[in-house]
Amino acid sequence: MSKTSSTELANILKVLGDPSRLAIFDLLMQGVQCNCELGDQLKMQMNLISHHLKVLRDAGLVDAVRDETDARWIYYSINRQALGQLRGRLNGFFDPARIQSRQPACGPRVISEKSIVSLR
Amino acid sequence: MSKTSSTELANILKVLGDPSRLAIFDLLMQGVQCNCELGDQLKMQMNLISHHLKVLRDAGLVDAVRDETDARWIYYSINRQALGQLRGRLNGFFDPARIQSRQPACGPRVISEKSIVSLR
DNA sequence: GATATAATTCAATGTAGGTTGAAGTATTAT
DNA sequence: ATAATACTTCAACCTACATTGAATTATATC
Repeated sequence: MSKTSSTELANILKVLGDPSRLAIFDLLMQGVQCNCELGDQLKMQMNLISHHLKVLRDAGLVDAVRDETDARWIYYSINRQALGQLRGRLNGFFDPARIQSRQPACGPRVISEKSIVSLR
Repeated sequence: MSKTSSTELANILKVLGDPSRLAIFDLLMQGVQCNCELGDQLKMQMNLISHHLKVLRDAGLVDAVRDETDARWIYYSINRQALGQLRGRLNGFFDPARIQSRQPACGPRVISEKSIVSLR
Protein backbone atom coordinates (compact mmCIF):
# COMPACT_ATOMS: atom_id res chain seq x y z
CA MET A 1 0.00 0.00 0.00
CA SER A 2 1.27 3.47 -0.87
CA LYS A 3 2.38 5.74 1.91
CA THR A 4 -0.17 8.46 1.13
CA SER A 5 -2.98 5.91 1.09
CA SER A 6 -1.80 4.53 4.42
CA THR A 7 -1.69 8.05 5.85
CA GLU A 8 -5.22 8.75 4.65
CA LEU A 9 -6.49 5.63 6.37
CA ALA A 10 -4.60 6.58 9.53
CA ASN A 11 -6.37 9.94 9.56
CA ILE A 12 -9.77 8.27 9.40
CA LEU A 13 -8.78 5.84 12.12
CA LYS A 14 -7.65 8.78 14.24
CA VAL A 15 -11.08 10.37 13.86
CA LEU A 16 -12.70 7.14 15.04
CA GLY A 17 -9.99 6.37 17.57
CA ASP A 18 -11.48 8.56 20.27
CA PRO A 19 -13.81 6.88 22.77
CA SER A 20 -16.33 9.72 22.84
CA ARG A 21 -16.42 10.01 19.09
CA LEU A 22 -16.70 6.30 18.42
CA ALA A 23 -19.51 6.14 21.00
CA ILE A 24 -21.34 8.87 19.09
CA PHE A 25 -20.75 7.01 15.84
CA ASP A 26 -22.05 3.85 17.46
CA LEU A 27 -25.24 5.56 18.63
CA LEU A 28 -25.79 6.92 15.13
CA MET A 29 -25.48 3.36 13.83
CA GLN A 30 -28.28 2.54 16.25
CA GLY A 31 -30.40 5.29 14.79
CA VAL A 32 -30.06 8.00 17.40
CA GLN A 33 -30.25 11.26 15.54
CA CYS A 34 -30.36 14.52 17.44
CA ASN A 35 -27.62 16.27 19.35
CA CYS A 36 -29.59 16.46 22.59
CA GLU A 37 -30.31 12.74 22.79
CA LEU A 38 -26.68 11.93 22.06
CA GLY A 39 -25.75 14.19 24.94
CA ASP A 40 -28.25 12.51 27.23
CA GLN A 41 -27.04 9.02 26.43
CA LEU A 42 -23.35 9.83 26.75
CA LYS A 43 -23.67 12.35 29.59
CA MET A 44 -21.78 14.93 27.59
CA GLN A 45 -22.39 18.61 27.11
CA MET A 46 -24.11 19.65 23.94
CA ASN A 47 -21.26 21.78 22.67
CA LEU A 48 -18.85 18.88 23.05
CA ILE A 49 -21.20 16.61 21.11
CA SER A 50 -21.39 19.31 18.50
CA HIS A 51 -17.61 19.48 18.29
CA HIS A 52 -17.22 15.75 17.77
CA LEU A 53 -20.03 15.70 15.24
CA LYS A 54 -18.19 18.34 13.26
CA VAL A 55 -15.05 16.20 13.20
CA LEU A 56 -17.11 13.25 12.02
CA ARG A 57 -18.84 15.36 9.39
CA ASP A 58 -15.57 16.86 8.16
CA ALA A 59 -14.30 13.31 7.70
CA GLY A 60 -17.40 12.61 5.58
CA LEU A 61 -18.59 9.89 7.92
CA VAL A 62 -21.74 11.63 9.14
CA ASP A 63 -24.50 13.65 7.49
CA ALA A 64 -26.71 16.35 8.97
CA VAL A 65 -30.16 17.54 7.94
CA ARG A 66 -32.42 20.16 9.48
CA ASP A 67 -35.95 19.35 10.50
CA GLU A 68 -38.40 20.59 7.87
CA THR A 69 -41.03 21.83 10.29
CA ASP A 70 -38.70 23.24 12.94
CA ALA A 71 -35.28 24.19 11.61
CA ARG A 72 -33.80 24.45 15.07
CA TRP A 73 -33.48 20.69 15.16
CA ILE A 74 -30.73 18.92 13.27
CA TYR A 75 -30.76 15.19 12.67
CA TYR A 76 -27.50 13.35 12.24
CA SER A 77 -26.98 10.07 10.48
CA ILE A 78 -24.26 7.75 9.21
CA ASN A 79 -23.19 8.42 5.63
CA ARG A 80 -23.86 5.02 4.12
CA GLN A 81 -21.55 5.49 1.18
CA ALA A 82 -18.65 6.51 3.40
CA LEU A 83 -19.39 3.57 5.69
CA GLY A 84 -19.26 1.17 2.77
CA GLN A 85 -16.04 2.67 1.48
CA LEU A 86 -14.46 2.53 4.91
CA ARG A 87 -15.49 -1.05 5.36
CA GLY A 88 -13.91 -1.94 2.05
CA ARG A 89 -10.67 -0.20 2.85
CA LEU A 90 -10.45 -1.80 6.28
CA ASN A 91 -11.04 -5.23 4.80
CA GLY A 92 -8.39 -4.58 2.21
CA PHE A 93 -5.85 -3.30 4.66
CA PHE A 94 -6.36 -5.78 7.48
CA ASP A 95 -6.51 -8.78 5.19
CA PRO A 96 -4.49 -11.71 6.57
CA ALA A 97 -3.87 -12.83 2.99
CA ARG A 98 -1.79 -9.69 2.56
CA ILE A 99 0.84 -10.88 5.01
CA GLN A 100 3.85 -11.91 3.00
CA SER A 101 6.49 -14.30 4.25
CA ARG A 102 9.75 -12.63 3.49
CA GLN A 103 13.37 -13.07 4.44
CA PRO A 104 14.75 -10.23 6.53
CA ALA A 105 16.76 -7.86 4.39
CA CYS A 106 19.22 -7.45 7.22
CA GLY A 107 20.51 -9.62 10.04
CA PRO A 108 23.16 -12.36 10.23
CA ARG A 109 21.58 -14.69 7.68
CA VAL A 110 21.69 -12.12 4.94
CA ILE A 111 24.69 -12.07 2.62
CA SER A 112 25.10 -8.38 2.04
CA GLU A 113 26.03 -6.81 -1.27
CA LYS A 114 29.37 -5.89 0.18
CA SER A 115 30.25 -9.39 1.32
CA ILE A 116 29.23 -10.80 -2.07
CA VAL A 117 31.62 -8.42 -3.75
CA SER A 118 34.39 -9.23 -1.32
CA LEU A 119 33.96 -12.93 -1.95
CA ARG A 120 34.66 -12.60 -5.66
CA MET B 1 -22.80 -2.25 21.19
CA SER B 2 -21.84 -1.76 24.83
CA LYS B 3 -19.97 1.34 25.83
CA THR B 4 -16.97 -0.55 27.19
CA SER B 5 -16.70 -2.58 24.00
CA SER B 6 -16.89 0.58 21.95
CA THR B 7 -14.16 2.15 24.09
CA GLU B 8 -11.94 -0.89 23.65
CA LEU B 9 -12.28 -0.67 19.90
CA ALA B 10 -11.56 3.05 20.03
CA ASN B 11 -8.31 2.36 21.87
CA ILE B 12 -7.17 -0.05 19.18
CA LEU B 13 -8.13 2.42 16.47
CA LYS B 14 -6.16 5.09 18.31
CA VAL B 15 -3.08 2.86 18.23
CA LEU B 16 -3.49 2.44 14.47
CA GLY B 17 -4.65 6.01 13.91
CA ASP B 18 -1.15 7.43 13.73
CA PRO B 19 0.44 7.76 10.27
CA SER B 20 3.87 6.56 11.38
CA ARG B 21 2.48 3.62 13.27
CA LEU B 22 0.10 2.53 10.54
CA ALA B 23 2.96 2.79 8.06
CA ILE B 24 5.02 0.46 10.25
CA PHE B 25 2.08 -1.90 10.52
CA ASP B 26 1.69 -1.80 6.74
CA LEU B 27 5.35 -2.66 6.18
CA LEU B 28 5.01 -5.58 8.58
CA MET B 29 2.05 -6.78 6.52
CA GLN B 30 4.45 -6.72 3.57
CA GLY B 31 6.90 -8.88 5.45
CA VAL B 32 9.48 -6.33 6.54
CA GLN B 33 10.79 -7.54 9.85
CA CYS B 34 13.70 -5.77 11.48
CA ASN B 35 13.82 -2.40 13.16
CA CYS B 36 16.63 -1.07 10.98
CA GLU B 37 14.90 -1.76 7.70
CA LEU B 38 11.69 -0.18 8.96
CA GLY B 39 13.72 2.89 9.84
CA ASP B 40 15.34 2.95 6.41
CA GLN B 41 12.03 2.68 4.57
CA LEU B 42 10.26 5.30 6.66
CA LYS B 43 13.24 7.59 7.20
CA MET B 44 12.71 7.49 10.93
CA GLN B 45 15.17 7.13 13.78
CA MET B 46 15.56 3.70 15.28
CA ASN B 47 14.45 4.72 18.75
CA LEU B 48 11.25 6.17 17.33
CA ILE B 49 10.55 2.97 15.43
CA SER B 50 11.21 1.11 18.65
CA HIS B 51 8.74 3.29 20.50
CA HIS B 52 5.96 2.73 17.99
CA LEU B 53 6.68 -0.99 17.87
CA LYS B 54 6.24 -1.10 21.63
CA VAL B 55 2.84 0.55 21.36
CA LEU B 56 1.85 -1.96 18.68
CA ARG B 57 3.15 -4.84 20.79
CA ASP B 58 1.38 -3.63 23.92
CA ALA B 59 -1.83 -3.59 21.91
CA GLY B 60 -1.14 -7.21 20.97
CA LEU B 61 -1.01 -6.43 17.28
CA VAL B 62 2.65 -7.23 16.70
CA ASP B 63 5.00 -10.00 17.84
CA ALA B 64 8.75 -9.91 18.32
CA VAL B 65 11.31 -12.74 18.23
CA ARG B 66 15.07 -12.65 18.60
CA ASP B 67 17.35 -14.11 15.97
CA GLU B 68 18.60 -17.53 17.07
CA THR B 69 22.13 -17.15 15.80
CA ASP B 70 22.62 -13.50 16.70
CA ALA B 71 20.38 -12.33 19.53
CA ARG B 72 21.03 -8.68 18.81
CA TRP B 73 18.57 -8.82 15.97
CA ILE B 74 14.85 -8.77 16.63
CA TYR B 75 12.31 -9.67 13.99
CA TYR B 76 8.84 -8.18 14.17
CA SER B 77 5.71 -9.60 12.62
CA ILE B 78 1.96 -9.16 12.57
CA ASN B 79 0.11 -11.23 15.17
CA ARG B 80 -2.19 -13.18 12.90
CA GLN B 81 -4.70 -14.01 15.60
CA ALA B 82 -5.01 -10.36 16.64
CA LEU B 83 -5.34 -9.36 13.00
CA GLY B 84 -8.18 -11.82 12.50
CA GLN B 85 -9.93 -10.69 15.65
CA LEU B 86 -9.57 -7.05 14.67
CA ARG B 87 -10.91 -7.72 11.20
CA GLY B 88 -13.92 -9.43 12.72
CA ARG B 89 -14.63 -6.61 15.11
CA LEU B 90 -14.28 -3.99 12.41
CA ASN B 91 -16.64 -5.88 10.13
CA GLY B 92 -19.11 -6.20 12.97
CA PHE B 93 -18.93 -2.58 13.94
CA PHE B 94 -18.91 -0.96 10.52
CA ASP B 95 -21.64 -3.17 9.14
CA PRO B 96 -24.19 -1.17 7.11
CA ALA B 97 -26.83 -3.70 8.14
CA ARG B 98 -26.46 -2.42 11.69
CA ILE B 99 -27.85 0.98 10.79
CA GLN B 100 -31.34 1.17 12.21
CA SER B 101 -34.00 3.50 10.94
CA ARG B 102 -35.46 5.11 14.01
CA GLN B 103 -37.69 8.02 14.81
CA PRO B 104 -35.93 10.83 16.67
CA ALA B 105 -36.70 10.67 20.38
CA CYS B 106 -36.84 14.45 20.47
CA GLY B 107 -37.80 17.19 18.06
CA PRO B 108 -41.16 18.69 17.03
CA ARG B 109 -42.68 15.47 15.69
CA VAL B 110 -42.33 13.73 19.02
CA ILE B 111 -45.25 13.80 21.42
CA SER B 112 -43.49 14.06 24.74
CA GLU B 113 -44.62 12.38 27.94
CA LYS B 114 -45.44 15.77 29.39
CA SER B 115 -47.72 16.85 26.55
CA ILE B 116 -49.51 13.53 26.65
CA VAL B 117 -50.23 14.04 30.31
CA SER B 118 -51.39 17.62 29.81
CA LEU B 119 -53.81 16.50 27.10
CA ARG B 120 -55.69 14.20 29.44
C1' DG C 1 -40.29 43.07 20.07
C1' DA C 2 -38.90 39.92 23.83
C1' DT C 3 -38.00 35.40 25.32
C1' DA C 4 -36.98 30.51 24.75
C1' DT C 5 -34.88 26.71 22.39
C1' DA C 6 -31.36 23.99 19.69
C1' DA C 7 -27.13 24.11 18.27
C1' DT C 8 -22.67 26.22 16.96
C1' DT C 9 -18.57 28.97 17.63
C1' DC C 10 -15.01 31.06 20.33
C1' DA C 11 -11.35 31.47 23.76
C1' DA C 12 -8.89 29.34 27.33
C1' DT C 13 -7.09 25.29 29.68
C1' DG C 14 -4.94 21.04 30.48
C1' DT C 15 -2.90 17.00 29.06
C1' DA C 16 -1.87 12.95 26.29
C1' DG C 17 1.41 11.51 23.35
C1' DG C 18 4.64 12.02 19.11
C1' DT C 19 9.28 13.42 18.44
C1' DT C 20 14.11 14.17 19.62
C1' DG C 21 18.76 13.44 21.63
C1' DA C 22 21.38 11.08 24.95
C1' DA C 23 22.23 7.37 27.89
C1' DG C 24 21.67 2.49 28.88
C1' DT C 25 21.33 -2.69 27.95
C1' DA C 26 22.38 -6.88 25.71
C1' DT C 27 24.95 -9.36 22.55
C1' DT C 28 28.68 -10.24 19.35
C1' DA C 29 33.23 -9.39 17.22
C1' DT C 30 38.14 -8.33 17.58
C1' DA D 1 39.24 -6.49 27.82
C1' DT D 2 37.67 -3.24 24.27
C1' DA D 3 34.91 -1.90 20.66
C1' DA D 4 31.03 -2.34 17.68
C1' DT D 5 26.26 -3.52 16.75
C1' DA D 6 21.15 -3.65 17.43
C1' DC D 7 17.92 -2.07 20.06
C1' DT D 8 15.63 -0.02 24.17
C1' DT D 9 14.83 3.32 27.76
C1' DC D 10 14.93 7.83 29.71
C1' DA D 11 14.14 12.77 30.06
C1' DA D 12 12.79 16.80 27.92
C1' DC D 13 10.19 19.28 24.59
C1' DC D 14 6.40 20.55 21.98
C1' DT D 15 2.28 20.33 19.55
C1' DA D 16 -2.30 18.56 18.68
C1' DC D 17 -6.55 18.23 20.59
C1' DA D 18 -10.29 16.87 24.04
C1' DT D 19 -12.65 19.41 27.35
C1' DT D 20 -14.89 23.43 29.55
C1' DG D 21 -17.55 27.75 30.02
C1' DA D 22 -19.20 31.74 27.82
C1' DA D 23 -20.78 34.10 23.89
C1' DT D 24 -23.15 33.81 19.39
C1' DT D 25 -26.31 32.35 15.69
C1' DA D 26 -30.61 30.83 13.96
C1' DT D 27 -35.17 29.69 14.47
C1' DA D 28 -39.55 29.50 16.82
C1' DT D 29 -42.95 30.97 20.28
C1' DC D 30 -45.44 34.27 23.09
